[in-house]
Amino acid sequence: MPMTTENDTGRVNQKKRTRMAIVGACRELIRSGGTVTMPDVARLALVSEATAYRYFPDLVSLVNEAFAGMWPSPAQALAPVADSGDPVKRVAFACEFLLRGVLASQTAARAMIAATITRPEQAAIRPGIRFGLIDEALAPLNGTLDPVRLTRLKQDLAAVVSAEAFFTLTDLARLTPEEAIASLVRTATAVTATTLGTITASSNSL
Amino acid sequence: MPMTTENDTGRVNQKKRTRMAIVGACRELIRSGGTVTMPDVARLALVSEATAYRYFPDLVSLVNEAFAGMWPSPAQALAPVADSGDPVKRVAFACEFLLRGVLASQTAARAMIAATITRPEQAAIRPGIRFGLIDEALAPLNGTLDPVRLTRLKQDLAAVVSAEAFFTLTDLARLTPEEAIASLVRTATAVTATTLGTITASSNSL
DNA sequence: TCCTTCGTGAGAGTGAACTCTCATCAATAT
DNA sequence: ATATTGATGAGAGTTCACTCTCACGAAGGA
Repeated sequence: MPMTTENDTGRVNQKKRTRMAIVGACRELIRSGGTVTMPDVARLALVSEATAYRYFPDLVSLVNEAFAGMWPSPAQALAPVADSGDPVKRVAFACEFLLRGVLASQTAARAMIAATITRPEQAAIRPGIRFGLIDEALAPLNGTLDPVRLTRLKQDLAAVVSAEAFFTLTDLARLTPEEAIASLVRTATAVTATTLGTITASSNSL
Repeated sequence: MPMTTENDTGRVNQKKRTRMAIVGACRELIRSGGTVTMPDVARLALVSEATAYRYFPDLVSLVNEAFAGMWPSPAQALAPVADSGDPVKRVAFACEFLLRGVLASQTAARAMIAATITRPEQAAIRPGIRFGLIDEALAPLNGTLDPVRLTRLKQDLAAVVSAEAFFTLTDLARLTPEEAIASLVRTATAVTATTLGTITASSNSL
């Protein structure tokens, strides 16, 4: 057997350099906003396509890892609402934060969703950005809210604080990115508030 | 120029037969639950792949048309709640109805989403099943609710009463199909109730 | 009946995602 | 210093979504 990425033996530094070159090239392509294909990444990383596939089983894993390193930690991301204990407000902020990030790397995000949707098995590998943000946003509820309910709320929010939902709104419902963000923030707010039993008469706020 | 599908001239019946054969084969594959590829559809329809592409510009258009004919009209679908004037109840029903349909044709639905998500331009062509159901479910609000708000509610629901959201929950949040349906029905309910100003203390019901 | 029209099939070609094999050549252990 | 190990590259092969060209052959009009 040729090589194993997890293996610490052998040419460790060389492997690290190669891996970084590949991920770096991928990030560059993501940032450029263009299409991210394995041949392109390999070319840009000055590596053969075969080698790229030796480090990452498929494009999804690569884009996934590349994406992961481009996001701040949930805590950093939610710093602006760090002093707020209001879950509703925090969730709204987290939702908007995620969606703006998705908007910035649309093409790559789309490619990743497209690839994982036909391979549900691998989808689990996708970045925990969404879940990290949701967890962080709902942190004030730990110990306060019934754990079962908290888990349920997190699951419910996973479908709303989501790139997929964003694209659904822009592509199918033909909303502008801003409208789509507003819509999902509204929904995330409604879901959270409803679960918490907050009386939200209407959604005029947005 | 060889042929134009819209053209009524020439071998009309032949064209109809060919088209029906293609769509029929596609439906058969969709029902079978297997992968739907153009080569497969063509083979099953006893037609060359080239011909299939003469009738449909791409796989998405084909699957789209095949899907469309497999669903009942929104009115028929919502017949069980036809006598209910409660939008919340109707929306919940519509949501569950759509998701069960998606669940039944998972593979094809996934293929379609994957294909359209990388081609936002063509996504608009996708079946109005979702929007038809939402419209029908909210019909009781026509004239009652402020039109602007009604439109906004419909948009908000588009991201929830959605195959994309369903797959997000099953694939990423690792929910079972039943849990995913329950989650989205809950969310759709919360969104509708919040917009209507209904006081929903909590979501114990599900 | 001949002849034009045009739906259709066959097949080549492109690009992307992978998979596999084989040869190369540098790093490392001895 | 040499032998071995192992990362890498080159390249062929497969499948699928398309695209394009060319030739066949049956339908329909004259």
